[in-house]
Amino acid sequence: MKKDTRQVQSENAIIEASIRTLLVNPSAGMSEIATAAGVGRATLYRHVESRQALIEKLVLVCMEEMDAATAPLAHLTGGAALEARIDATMPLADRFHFLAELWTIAADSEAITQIDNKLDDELAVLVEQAKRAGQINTDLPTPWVVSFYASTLMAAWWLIASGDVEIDEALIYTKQSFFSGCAKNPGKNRP
Amino acid sequence: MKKDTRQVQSENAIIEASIRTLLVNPSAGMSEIATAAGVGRATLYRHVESRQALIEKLVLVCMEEMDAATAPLAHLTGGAALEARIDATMPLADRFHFLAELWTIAADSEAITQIDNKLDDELAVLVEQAKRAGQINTDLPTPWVVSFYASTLMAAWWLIASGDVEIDEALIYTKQSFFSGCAKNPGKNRP
DNA sequence: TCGTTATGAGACACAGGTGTCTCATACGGG
DNA sequence: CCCGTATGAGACACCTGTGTCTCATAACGA
Repeated sequence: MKKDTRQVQSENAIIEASIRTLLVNPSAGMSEIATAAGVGRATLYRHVESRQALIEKLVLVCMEEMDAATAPLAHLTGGAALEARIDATMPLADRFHFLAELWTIAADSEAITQIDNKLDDELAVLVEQAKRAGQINTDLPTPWVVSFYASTLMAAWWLIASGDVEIDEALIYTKQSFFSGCAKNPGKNRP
Repeated sequence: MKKDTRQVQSENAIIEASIRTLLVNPSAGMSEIATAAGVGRATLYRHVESRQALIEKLVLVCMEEMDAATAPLAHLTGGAALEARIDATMPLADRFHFLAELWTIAADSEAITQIDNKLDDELAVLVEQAKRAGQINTDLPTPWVVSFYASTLMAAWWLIASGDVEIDEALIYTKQSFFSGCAKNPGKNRP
């Protein structure tokens, strides 16, 4: 006895439509999402417990795609790993940049904060490797560098989302600004 | 006939309590804000037309304080002006970083987008001055630099708000990361 | 084909927030 | 001191969105 086709079909439609809809309007309600998914509101609630749960699910999907994108990079370390991560995660901007605005909703979840902390920790490890390799200024505390990394990526995501810049360009600027921004040349070119 | 003391008192209390309350809980309702201001909910509505209007007002207050803080810097240009702006605006993180989350609400307002664009334009002018002065890499498009400036400042605001770092420290990291991040040494220290 | 089962449509109750209104009260200005 | 007026408390209607439930229908699997 196989799983009913209709179930998986609805489920996929819901996920994709949620992303598509919330991308345009992050405060869209369940009705709007259900409609976008071509599904009755009741069915939406059959597949997901609540709006909160839906958003948490989307965050998890995002993180899974992140993981999938960065998994092949496990053999890299330090700055090379950071650069490869930028390459790998930038294309996800199109799908998931809206989650930044919904973060406060998902942040209540235990599971999500755990994964989030894990990602931060991984990043911190890479940063410290890069410091030891002389690629990142050791004067800058690791938490700052991690924050700086995330915010620079965010800046790029926003510019891409607003259509001001293409992904390829954004990649160049992001890498240059990030790596120069925490390189070992403090004070150079300072006004 | 002077303006009634009670009016201005309520008004001030409302503004301050709004900031204080929304800082902790950006989705706080009008009841919570009124209570925090030590004021009846009806009085709150007498002073402000709606929640929307209240938030717009807070954005305006924030921008006024920004203006006040940066006004003495009008004589500076290019990189020096940018650096001074960082110094001047960083202390406002404590009061206004919550506005980042409420931005979508205020963005509907005509007046606010106008002021916002004006600020962006001013920034763009400074960036281009800095480019001509050789302080900023001309390979980086000005919109990117402006974005990068804002996001780096945001990163600092967040770290400060989360208590992980003091303002003085954040200033150092911000300036270093920003100016190195768009300095004229592309590729240096790149992994 | 036939039973099972996911679905769609819609009604429903409910919670929470918003904005309006009234009226008695207390405070400030002249 | 007295008038005017800002205020507090609370009732009120309203809206929006949420989550539940039912029932007929249509699609699926065996």
